[in-house]
Amino acid sequence: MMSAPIEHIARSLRNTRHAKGLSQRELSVNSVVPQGHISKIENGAVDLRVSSLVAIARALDLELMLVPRGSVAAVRSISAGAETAAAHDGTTARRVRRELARLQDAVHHLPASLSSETELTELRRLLRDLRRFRPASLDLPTIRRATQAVKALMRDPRSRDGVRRSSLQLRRLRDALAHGRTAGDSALSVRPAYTLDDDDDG
Amino acid sequence: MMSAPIEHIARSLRNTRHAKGLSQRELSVNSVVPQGHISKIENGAVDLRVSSLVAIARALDLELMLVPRGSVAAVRSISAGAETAAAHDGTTARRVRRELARLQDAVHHLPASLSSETELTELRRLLRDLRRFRPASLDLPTIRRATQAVKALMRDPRSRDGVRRSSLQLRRLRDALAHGRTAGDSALSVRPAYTLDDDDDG
DNA sequence: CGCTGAAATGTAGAAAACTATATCTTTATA
DNA sequence: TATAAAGATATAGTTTTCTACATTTCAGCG
Repeated sequence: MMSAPIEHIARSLRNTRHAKGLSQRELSVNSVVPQGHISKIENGAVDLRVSSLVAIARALDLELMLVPRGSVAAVRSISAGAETAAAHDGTTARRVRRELARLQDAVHHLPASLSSETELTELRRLLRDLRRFRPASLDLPTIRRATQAVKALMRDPRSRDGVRRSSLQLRRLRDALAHGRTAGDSALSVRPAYTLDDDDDG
Repeated sequence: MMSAPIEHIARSLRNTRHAKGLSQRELSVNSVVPQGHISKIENGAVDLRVSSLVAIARALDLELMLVPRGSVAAVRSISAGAETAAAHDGTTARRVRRELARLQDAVHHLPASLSSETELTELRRLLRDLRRFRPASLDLPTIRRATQAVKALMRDPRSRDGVRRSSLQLRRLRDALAHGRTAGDSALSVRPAYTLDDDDDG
């Protein structure tokens, strides 16, 4: 049985990873931490070292901070708002919108021979679904990868697995959003990695 | 040679400990981490485990948080402001003032036989020094402990080491403040435990 | 059902943290 | 100079992470 703080951290990491639509393997290559170990970490099965935590957090665009206890509430609200702020910040939204357009374009301009592929119908459906969400809440890199994958398919009709992988990511992104989580939503990661539910000396 | 993130964390811990006027041994008993190990940690000589970090942070009134990279700037400023706000918040200042008065009172009401003790002259001098700082910037628990120590001395003239210990803490507090650090000043701990494009000192 | 990818689990070994304990150095104060 | 406190270091032994790799379990989909 592992300590509460660590389990909380574990949850944060997993939630953030899901929100970004990454698999443990993908995260593994980005963070240079073996998949098996990530699994154990996310399950709170290990008391990981700080270097591991930092490596994974880094790959998830998170930073480890030590915050005075008196400020955690303020910090939490700020962070929660910050991502919404970033969302409101036009540039992110605009970029996402543009990338979405690019992706749709790429899909649309595929030769008929390819466009009947099941991968593409799936992708089209996802694209339509994703448009229902606020652009700023979508993860730009994920969409970019999808565009790249489709373009790659245009150049080489045999590179379908790239498209399939991207579709998977997009699907996860959609599902995460459908479950009420915002893409940047680190609400769970932003809340204190652990909470002291106990004593306070005088 | 240890990684930059860890060294940054190490610095944060040490700075906060100093700001609180604690020795490694005192922190050791509060955090249940051996003094020798704390020394290594603060020197960035070990890649400590999360449980150790949490234990020490806890003893220093810090919380470990995972913050989305986009929010760190905002979080940092908020935290920095939050503690200043806490300082401005009258209640803390008032409590400190009251506790200082209590301490002075206790010292003043000691029987002449005791009041000539060298420990007490030292304490009186410290008390005078500390009054030069803004009350809100003083660490309440440290002052409380001093008061307790003096009262204990009143009851049992033989308990002088308590007073001596408290004097030491007060002296450290004073020195820290004289060096421009605020007691609540976790500015150093508030800044990201590490920065990816690592910077210089703190 | 069979296939595929994601995640959980297992094994063995190397490396390192962590503990207890003790010593040593430095610094400051009497 | 001597004493005391703080911090840095050292040794030895225990425990654990962490890695590489393989295997297994589970879920979704054709």
